[in-house]
Amino acid sequence: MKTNCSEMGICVRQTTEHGMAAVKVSGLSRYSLEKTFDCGQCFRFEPSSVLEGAFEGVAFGRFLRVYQDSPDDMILLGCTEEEFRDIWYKFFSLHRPWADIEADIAARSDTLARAAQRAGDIRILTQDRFEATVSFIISQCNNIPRIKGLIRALCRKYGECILTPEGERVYTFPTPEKILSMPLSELTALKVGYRDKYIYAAAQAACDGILDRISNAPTTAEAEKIIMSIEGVGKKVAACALLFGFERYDAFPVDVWMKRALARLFPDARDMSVFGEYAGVAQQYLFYCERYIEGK
DNA sequence: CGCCAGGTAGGTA
DNA sequence: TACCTACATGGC
Repeated sequence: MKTNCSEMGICVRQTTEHGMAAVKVSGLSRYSLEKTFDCGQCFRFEPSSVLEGAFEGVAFGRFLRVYQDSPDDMILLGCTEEEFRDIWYKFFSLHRPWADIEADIAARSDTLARAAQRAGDIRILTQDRFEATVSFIISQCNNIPRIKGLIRALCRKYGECILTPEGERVYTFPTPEKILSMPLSELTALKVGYRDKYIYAAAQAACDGILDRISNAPTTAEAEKIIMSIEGVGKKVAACALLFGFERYDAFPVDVWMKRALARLFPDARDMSVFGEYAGVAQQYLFYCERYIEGK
C-alpha cells in the first residue's frame, strides 16, 4: 500500500474495499458527494442501486462507483491510482483550494455566507468540455429529470458501451464526430425537441476546434463570446458550460439569475453585489439552496 | 388539463 | 434597450 500526499493536504492511497482494488482519498475537509452530484451541475451520476450510500456514473469514458466513509474522504471502487491521477483527481476538482474559495465567497456578503453555510460543501466538478456544453444546451427550458433522460438517450444511441462490475451496460458520452456521422433527423428522433439543431451545431463547432479556442481564451468574457457563437448557446448556457466544463469559476457575471435567487431565498438581504472571482461557484450554492433547502 | 422547466433566436417598438 | 413569441416535449 503506497501513500501520496499532495500540497493541498489531500492524501491518496491504493487500498482494497469490498474485495476489490480501490483508491481512498482523505483530507478533503467536508466534500459532499451527495450535494455535488445532486445540485444540478452534473446529470450522469446517481445513487448506486448496488451499494447503499454510493454514487455511480460515467465520465471521461469510464464508469465509476464512489462513496464516503466521512465528509473528509472518498473511496473510488475498482479504481487504480493511475486512473485516479489520470481522470478522477481533476474530475473531482481536487486541484482547487476549496477552503479558500468558500471563505472568499462567504466574505463577499452576509447573505452569501448564509448560503455557503448550507451549500459550502458542494464542489464544482471539472466535466468534459463537450459534454458540459451539450448537456446545458439540452437543459434549456427542461426540468432536471427530463434532462437526465435525454442525455441518457443520447449516450445510449451515440456513445460507447461499457460494462459495470455487475455486467450492466452503461454508455459514454458521445464524441462530436459520432454525432455528425448521422443525420440531424437521428437527433430529432431522440425527442430533444428544437434543441436538435443546437446539438448538431455544437458538434460541428467542436470538430472545428472551438473547445480549444474557448479554453485558450485569455478572459472569461472572451471565452463567453466564442462559445456563444454556437447556435443555441446564449448567456445562460454559456455560463453553465464555462463553469462546469472549462474551469471558469467567474462565469455568471450575469447577475440576473443570482439576484432573483437571492431575492427569493433572502428577501431581507440588502447586500446583492456579490460577484467576483468565484461568482459561478457562489451561484451554484444558491441554485442548491433554492432547490433543496429554503424552498420546498 | 395547465403550468412549468438551469433558454435562445428573431422580430418589433 | 426592452419586450414579445415560437420553439418541442414531458414532469408534476
